[in-house]
Amino acid sequence: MLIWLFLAMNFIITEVVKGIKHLYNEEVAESLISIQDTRKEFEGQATIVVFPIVRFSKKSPEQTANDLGAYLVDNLKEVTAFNVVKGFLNLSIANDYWLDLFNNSLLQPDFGVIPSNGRKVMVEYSSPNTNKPLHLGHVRNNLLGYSVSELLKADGAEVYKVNLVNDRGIHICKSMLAWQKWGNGETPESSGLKGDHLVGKYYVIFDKEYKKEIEALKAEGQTEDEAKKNAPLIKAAQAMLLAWEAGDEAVIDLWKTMNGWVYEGFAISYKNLGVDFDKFYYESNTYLLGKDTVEEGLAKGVFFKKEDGSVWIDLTADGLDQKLVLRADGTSVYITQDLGTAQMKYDDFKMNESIYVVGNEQDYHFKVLFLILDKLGKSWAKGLYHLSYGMVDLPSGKMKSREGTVVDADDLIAEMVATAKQKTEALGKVDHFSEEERETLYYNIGMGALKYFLLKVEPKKRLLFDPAESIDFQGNTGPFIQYTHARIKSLLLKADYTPGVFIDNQVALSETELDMIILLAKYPSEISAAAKTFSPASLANYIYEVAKMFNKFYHEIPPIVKEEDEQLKRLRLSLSDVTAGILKSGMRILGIEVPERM
RNA sequence: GCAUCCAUAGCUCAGCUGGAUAGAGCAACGGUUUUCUAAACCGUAGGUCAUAGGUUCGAAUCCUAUUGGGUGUACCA
Repeated sequence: MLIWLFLAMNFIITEVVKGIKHLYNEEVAESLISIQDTRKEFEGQATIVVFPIVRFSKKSPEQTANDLGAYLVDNLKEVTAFNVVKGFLNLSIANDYWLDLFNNSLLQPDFGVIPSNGRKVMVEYSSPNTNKPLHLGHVRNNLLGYSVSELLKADGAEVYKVNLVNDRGIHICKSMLAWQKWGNGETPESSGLKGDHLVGKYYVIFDKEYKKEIEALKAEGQTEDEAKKNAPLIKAAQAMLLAWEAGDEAVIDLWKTMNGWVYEGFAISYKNLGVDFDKFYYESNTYLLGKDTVEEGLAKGVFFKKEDGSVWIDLTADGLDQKLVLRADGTSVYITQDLGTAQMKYDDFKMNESIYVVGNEQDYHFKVLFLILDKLGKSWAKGLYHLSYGMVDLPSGKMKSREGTVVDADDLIAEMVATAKQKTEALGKVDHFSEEERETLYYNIGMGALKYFLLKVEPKKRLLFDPAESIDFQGNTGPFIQYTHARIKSLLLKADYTPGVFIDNQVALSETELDMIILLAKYPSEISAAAKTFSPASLANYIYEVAKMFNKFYHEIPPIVKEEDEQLKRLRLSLSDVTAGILKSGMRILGIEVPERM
């Protein structure tokens, strides 16, 4: 049961409170009264649940509902009739009221625009490693991060999108080492491979060769653990990491070159995904941060030092464990860096809130991180939020890079666009389009399908990616919504519609038209609700409802362009226009473009 | 073991602070085009909301326990 969040219905609640005072001489809070949509099978548009009021009225639910219904009809001109079903008071709201709402709200140019509220929010997302190309899991992260950012902007916040690139560490050294040994000077140019794929190729080679060495050592009688530690390749990689940290020129040069290739590759993937960032942070610059924070924690007595010199925090009182924050040799661990980076990001932007878009396997890490910052007395720690999302599963099971069962982001994008092209051509509607318009359309449809497919699922839930289903363009899909938009645009063009003229409030609304106005009017509150829970999914589902409602409307009325009654024609065209506007701006929040025709 | 998340139709998912007979899409079956784009619409069929208790006028929703699954519990990042 959808609750009426938008202010338009508040006047009823206010009157109900007055009614209770008048009828029963009891003061009740407005928060006690809830209004919800009336179910389809009953008369009316707004329903008040009277059960909570019964203890004030001291009468049966039916009697209370009847009393209140009569009071509302007498005292509110907008309420024309009521009926009572069990404890539910269904109110019929005047036609005029809906038309006024339509004219004064939905038809206004600023409808759906939520004014700036001064909130400053940072959204950190993507955060790739530079040793391999992006895969499906990253795609979910990127799309989620981008659309949450857009959602918060739409809800009136100022948003900073940042990307913390993990560009250093043993994993990069693995790619570098393998390239040195087996690369023969191969480059993206010489191989024709996208830079990130080239580097990823050597990461895989490293892993393969490393495994061979482990097997060889085990054959010589070493245990698995010994073999893993003693393999020459891993020792070489560790040596390379030390050389990197010592600033060894040759190693740094190679590192810069190979990271450069990866960045060129990522730039293409990001462009194709339609995501962007206001600022990049690099771990090569931040990995030494956090030691100041450790000192601060020691001074404040939040951290303690063990005999070996390692620094810890005891979180057992909070139901967690003891956690290491600095090694005995004074080097950092993951959380040390994150403490420092969090401080740096705050110093840079002074934001009120900071959202980390990171997979749910790091739930514990962020719980600890936020708790530590809070214990350190950081005033901004309250504004930290881990937007945790579930893994993407394949029908065959988990994605495993080592077994080659990953879905590569670039391949996936290419496949979606190719499928869009094939399906669109099969329909034969675009033969007269220009080459450029066609290509753009295929891209928008393919990406629309992919983005919508991933975003319509609640972030925290695991998501099953079935390639066959994801390229389905029927039903609850991106292309369905895109198609609805294109259809409306075509209609408005044919009908020679000009916006900006209001509707005469004498027009009688059909049931579907009334339902449409009610549904469309919820758009701003849907944005706010989605922003509040950081969930593009709820917005995606709302947009789908809007598209579905339009298609129903479109089918059940005679052709609008031939409508003789000018007022009725204008009403229907305006409804169509407002629908198109919501589809367009709503989809934009999801990062999806809607075509003018398709 | 402990922590945490998840469990709704054959499949993929909605169901928001508890509200009336639990909704969509896909798949299946049937229908709709001399009328504004059939990537559409209408209909049929499909459910012990994992299980058992509890709170409540009212529970898919809140609480407890159990079962099944994921993830974490690294001096990796």
